[in-house]
Amino acid sequence: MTPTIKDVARQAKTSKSTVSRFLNGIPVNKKTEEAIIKAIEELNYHPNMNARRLVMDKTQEIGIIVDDISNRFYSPILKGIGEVLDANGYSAVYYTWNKSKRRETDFLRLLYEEQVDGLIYVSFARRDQADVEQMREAPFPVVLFGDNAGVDDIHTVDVDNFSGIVELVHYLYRIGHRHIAYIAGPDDIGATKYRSAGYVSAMESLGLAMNPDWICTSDWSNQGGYTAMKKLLQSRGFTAVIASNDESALGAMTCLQEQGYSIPRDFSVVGFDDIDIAQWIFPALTTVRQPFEQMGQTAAQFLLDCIDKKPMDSNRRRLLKPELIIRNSSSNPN
Amino acid sequence: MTPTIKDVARQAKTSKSTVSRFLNGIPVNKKTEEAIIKAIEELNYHPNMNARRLVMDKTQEIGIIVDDISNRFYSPILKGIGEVLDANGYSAVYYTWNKSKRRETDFLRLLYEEQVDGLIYVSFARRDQADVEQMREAPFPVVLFGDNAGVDDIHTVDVDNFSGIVELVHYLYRIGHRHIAYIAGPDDIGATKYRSAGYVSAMESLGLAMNPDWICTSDWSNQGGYTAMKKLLQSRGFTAVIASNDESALGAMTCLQEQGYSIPRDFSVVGFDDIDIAQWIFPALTTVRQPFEQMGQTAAQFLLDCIDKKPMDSNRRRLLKPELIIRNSSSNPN
DNA sequence: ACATCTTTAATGGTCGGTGTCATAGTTCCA
DNA sequence: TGGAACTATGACACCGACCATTAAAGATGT
Repeated sequence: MTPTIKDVARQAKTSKSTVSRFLNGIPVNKKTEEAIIKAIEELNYHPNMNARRLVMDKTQEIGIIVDDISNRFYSPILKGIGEVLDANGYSAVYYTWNKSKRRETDFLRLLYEEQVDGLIYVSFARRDQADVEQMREAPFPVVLFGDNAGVDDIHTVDVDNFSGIVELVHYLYRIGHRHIAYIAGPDDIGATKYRSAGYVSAMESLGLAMNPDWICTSDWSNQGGYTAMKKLLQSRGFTAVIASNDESALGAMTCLQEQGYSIPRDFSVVGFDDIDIAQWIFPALTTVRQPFEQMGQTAAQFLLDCIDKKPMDSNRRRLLKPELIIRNSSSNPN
Repeated sequence: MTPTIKDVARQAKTSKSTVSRFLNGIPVNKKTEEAIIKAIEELNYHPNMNARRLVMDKTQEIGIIVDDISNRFYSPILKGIGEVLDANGYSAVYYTWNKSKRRETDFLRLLYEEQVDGLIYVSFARRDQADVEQMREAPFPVVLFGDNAGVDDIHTVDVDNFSGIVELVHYLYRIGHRHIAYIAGPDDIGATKYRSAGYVSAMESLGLAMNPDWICTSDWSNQGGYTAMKKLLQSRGFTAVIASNDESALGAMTCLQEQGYSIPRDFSVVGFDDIDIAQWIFPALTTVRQPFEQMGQTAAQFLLDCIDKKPMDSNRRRLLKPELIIRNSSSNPN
């Protein structure tokens, strides 16, 4: 039988209230303190969190729902979240998508039961407005990543997709490119909207022509980028390709290399995300870095602020600036 | 105030024991059942897990300690674990390493407090025997990955590193290579031991010479593989390089390509792990696939078996077979 | 109709903590 | 020295669920 606070009290010849007081940092008599410490040591006592949480109003626990943990972006995000939670004495319960058709709402139910103090929903996938509404109605604060699906009084953290692509276009323009193709992302993801808008806006503001044949859609997979590149190559005249994510960029590069083109001599290729192997492919990929770890930290801090009902800036959406990373897959056009 | 079982009972004009019985699947009167369902619906009632766990001996919760969540291997492992836990009605509490010098034992303490039913320790890093002993003494079963650090009555799940490398050597031999260099991993990791032993054993059994200049050590990073390759190139005569992990293989390939060599024409390069981008680099990497997701599933099932005290096979170590994946970075030598 | 058996409902104790409150013990100053 | 003020302490109710025990109601048999 695992020892309880009562056992400690008996062993230290005092009452459980005194032990409880000691455990919570309220000063007690020097001699009893020593006796308590000794008893805890001897019995290898550990307080029962479930009992504590039952009587306190806060659980010091937050829920995290991840829609697909094999997505490589999620690791640094979870790391960032973990750091902040840990530093603030919170722990996390995770729920991960599984193949079966469980829905967000199922997980929400579990989190209700868990009595968590808050929820971070980690997903960049298509977002259903009804699900987001559900989350807004939860009895605890919720922070989610990416788009807010039109629900405006929910807290979101996102990278500034728009300005990331704008930076890429400006950079390519600066080094001499005037004919820039674009591989867009899947329509149903929020980030696609912002990134494509960034492309259009930057091209227009620089007075560059946008040939419709130079714009293609990918599903953001390697294969998608490969296929899109193949289609782009049916028309000619462009000197650079912006892929709206790194995986597509990799696929596009593979396609070009298979056709015997050299990068960046024949085409400059740039991506978006800065996935970890971007610097280790050949040639190393010029891209825009998403500050994933920082995004995780921001989300966690955001949530903790909500839980503590800190006087918050009215802004419910926190956008983090991406960073242009120049490598060898881009250069002056000939 | 969140509703309790008592509120449901009052609303449904019955007693809390009846509601409890209904919640636990014990049949009750048809009419009261309907009243209870209606009351639960109306009040939006969710049972309080903390209260339930306090009185039951099992928490239906298992702890997961991850030493570095940014390691890309961990995603599929965690996914596999999650699937099995979820299918069995368990949830998970995660603790992740942070920069500060927290130790395993700190997390163990937290899990004691959490009253978890078991622990999965996800780490392939150097393992301290004392820490492993600590885990063995925990009041709940523990499963860990990789090496058992010499503690033989603890449960471990690992890939068969030895036979993975043996397969690579045999494959290279089969397609004609007789002079095979090897980039070993860091000494203090268990897998290195088995992989290097596999190389030596296979080379010997095939009667192939092992030139000491053809064996080099990397820290398993991209940079480490790059540096190791540079050193290997100081001597000549080999036609193939086995890197003991994919990241090293990538670094080695970058090094060769920078020096103007063509892969696989000049050198065949093969790796170990099958990280997700292995098929999207150019040329696509021949490697040995670790069944990470399956390893996660195995670990979780293993743990659940221990918790249920299922009549277990006496084997405390479960080894999963890796799979040879042949791609374009390897071919016949000229 | 009465006794027996079975199903359903109500009561109260319990888990391991927290927090309130009254009391006993100590200190302080008039 | 006596009363006020203050501390440290232990007794006890309580959080919200489960469950064993008891009580009541309904079904069955002779």
